[in-house]
Amino acid sequence: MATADDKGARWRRRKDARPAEIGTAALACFAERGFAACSLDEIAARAGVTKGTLYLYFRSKEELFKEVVRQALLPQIAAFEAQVAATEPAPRQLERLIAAWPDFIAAPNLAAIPKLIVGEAGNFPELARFYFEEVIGRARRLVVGILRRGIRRGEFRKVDPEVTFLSVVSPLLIAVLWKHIFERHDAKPLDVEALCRGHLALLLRGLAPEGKAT
Amino acid sequence: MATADDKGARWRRRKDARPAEIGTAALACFAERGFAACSLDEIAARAGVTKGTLYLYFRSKEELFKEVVRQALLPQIAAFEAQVAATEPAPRQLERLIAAWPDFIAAPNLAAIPKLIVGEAGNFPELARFYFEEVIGRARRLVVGILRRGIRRGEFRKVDPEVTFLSVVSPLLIAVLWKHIFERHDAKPLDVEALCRGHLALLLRGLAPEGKAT
Amino acid sequence: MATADDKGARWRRRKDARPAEIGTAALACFAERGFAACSLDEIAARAGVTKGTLYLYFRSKEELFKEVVRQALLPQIAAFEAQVAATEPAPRQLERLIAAWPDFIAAPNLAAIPKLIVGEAGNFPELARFYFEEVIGRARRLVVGILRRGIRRGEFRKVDPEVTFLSVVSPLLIAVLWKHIFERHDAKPLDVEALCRGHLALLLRGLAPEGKAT
Amino acid sequence: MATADDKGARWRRRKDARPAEIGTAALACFAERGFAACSLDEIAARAGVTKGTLYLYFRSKEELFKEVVRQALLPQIAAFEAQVAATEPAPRQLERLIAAWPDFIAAPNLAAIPKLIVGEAGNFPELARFYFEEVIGRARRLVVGILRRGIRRGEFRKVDPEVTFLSVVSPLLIAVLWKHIFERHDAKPLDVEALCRGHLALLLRGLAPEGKAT
DNA sequence: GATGAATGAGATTTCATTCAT
DNA sequence: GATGAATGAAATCTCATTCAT
Repeated sequence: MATADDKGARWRRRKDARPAEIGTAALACFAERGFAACSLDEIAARAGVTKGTLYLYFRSKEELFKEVVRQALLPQIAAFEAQVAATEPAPRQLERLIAAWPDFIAAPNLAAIPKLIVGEAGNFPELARFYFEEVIGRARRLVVGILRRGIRRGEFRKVDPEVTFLSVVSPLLIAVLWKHIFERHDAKPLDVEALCRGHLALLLRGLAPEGKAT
Repeated sequence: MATADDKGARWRRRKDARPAEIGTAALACFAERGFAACSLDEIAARAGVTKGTLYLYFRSKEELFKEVVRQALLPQIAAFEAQVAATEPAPRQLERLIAAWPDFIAAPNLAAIPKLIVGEAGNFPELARFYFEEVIGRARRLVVGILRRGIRRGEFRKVDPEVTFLSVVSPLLIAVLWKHIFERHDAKPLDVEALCRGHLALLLRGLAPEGKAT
Repeated sequence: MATADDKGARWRRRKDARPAEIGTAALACFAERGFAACSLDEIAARAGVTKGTLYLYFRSKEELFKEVVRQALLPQIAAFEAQVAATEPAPRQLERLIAAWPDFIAAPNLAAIPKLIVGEAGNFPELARFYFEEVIGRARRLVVGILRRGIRRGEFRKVDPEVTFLSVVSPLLIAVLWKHIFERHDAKPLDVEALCRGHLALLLRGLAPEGKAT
Repeated sequence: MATADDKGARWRRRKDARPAEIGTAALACFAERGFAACSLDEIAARAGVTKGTLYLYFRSKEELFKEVVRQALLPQIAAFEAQVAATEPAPRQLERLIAAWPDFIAAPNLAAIPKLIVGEAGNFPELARFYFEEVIGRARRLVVGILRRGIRRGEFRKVDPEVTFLSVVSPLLIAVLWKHIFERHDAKPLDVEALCRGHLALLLRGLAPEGKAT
């Protein structure tokens, strides 16, 4: 009886926090070692529960993985979209976008997600699709919109917005991957602020209309 | 009959061809599903041998993985460096570099390697180190060299070459990843040629010295 | 129906009994066929569990082997030492020691351990060391002590106790090995009681001081 | 052609020596690590041939094992029997027997065979039977014969010869095992000569007829 | 006579998943 | 709600054995 009561008390205290705790632990685990190399034992231990408990909240390891990635990314997407106000000049909008990047990179587990997606896309086509539509697609619409507006208003010269999109976001993505994969092997850490400033300067000059140097 | 034939076929000697056959099969497998998710049974079946045979040529799955990645990349690095002649103007050199990219992307298994590296770097730090030093490092020296020369000669404006390096290569890398991960989910295939042209144009404008529009 | 029943049976909780069940099964298996020739499948089947379950209780086959041997021997050593009371005459002590042997030989799995040790000592030097120190060493101290005391008191003639130790215990050990290895090939079973009596008589006469026939 | 000739020459030179070379290598291997732990690759390498060659001379690993053990022991048995001349007094015969032991123990691979037999008897009942009949049986007949003769002639007191046999040979066998298994763990090496002398003295006193101290 | 590439069965070990408690 | 003992399929790796050359 006493035992049962003890257990009951502990359960009640943690009941609502459990999914979040598990999610956090799982994201950290997945981020460090990838989907396959990370065992449920490990996640459970890190979350302070037992393996069986995971199945109270997630149907399978795959579901856990997808849920965790989704829930980590969804707020980011919104924040990313909110960053841009339609009335500003297009160059200013690009600047805002790129200026927000260092904060994203600094978020400990978030920045590991692109690495995860790249690594597991082959085995989780649905996750790749989700990421493509919910993250990349929305980012692309945003950037393409900015570029179109800029071109229409004469702030940018005429470029193919769909293609230019990749030029805009690539260094940002590569910076995330670099931080997580190669930085430890390099002589000095990547200066994300400098990279963003340099990238922005390059972009704005590159996009500037004919005869109008920045 | 069939059995007898099979037994006979079992003994066809392939000593010289085997390592390459296995390597090709393994690279394809690894590229599709990653290191962990790809079983030796699968690789062996694809190479037309049995599991045990793999161990005649490679000491372990890890060794196989490393060997395969290394041998696929080393020739590429040399080709990449040979692409650039020191006497040409720097903008022309950048152009050569970027123009060579579509061929690299078209090579079926090569283009999967960056994805592999990203996905498995966490579990194979040594492979990440190898890739960083032998591939990225050499690429960086090459590009940084071009940028420095261009700046010295007044062909480029003054930028930080180390930081600009990432701006130069990021879209190329992202293009590779895109091809292998997201293209299938997109409405239309990525036009690598257009991307390269657009990226080059952007770069050259962005790097052009003050008051010198391209 | 049968299937459903099986599934039900699968879940009988045996937490406390398991290690002992597995240990018993493993010792029997190892005793019969040696460490290498005895597969985990076999041990698991004999213990009524599946292979995976073994790893809930033992980290590896080697650990299982060592644990099982240790736990089978440690109580025996104590019993062996308790057999001898220091105040008795030395010949009487030898008699006690040898008289206790038939019981040890009759213990089904215990008596197989010396065979195991001999067979696997080459591949498990640490086990050999453990056996040497914890079993043989203690036995030697005991017997040497008895011999020294007997010599000091004039109950035995002057012999080298370290060398005589082997004369005392050898027939006992050989009897164990014989029982497990050769008895089945012999015309009649080994009469351990007679052996012990004969050995004791021989010993006591052989050790008797000059001019004092027994 | 040149290649064929080279090969031919080498074959001819070694043709007759092969089985012995393989046997020696195999015995050494088996003696060191036991039957199961010793791979054919290892034996082949040690014999300077390839694995396939082993099968030209032995039908299987088991056959190789049995052959090697048999051929190592057969000459020993004869030598052992030749040691004893029927006309000598029984105590003198025992002395001869025991005095021959140190040489046997010093023979590098021979002395490992009892350990092998003990270790593998469970998996090779036939080998155990062979050893029992061809080695132990003959040894027993010999020793029992000596004891009977000694008793009949009044040189020994009345003992059960079958039982006493074990008392006679046990320390010798234990000495062999000790040398190979435990000596390395002991503070000082086993003095086989002293052991044999002590054992003989003990035996002769123990067997001496009533009232006749040695 | 000798080789050694190839096999394939079998070994140990891991781990996602289940379910009685 | 939570546990954790148990499962069993699958993974990597080894190795005795075969046989075309």
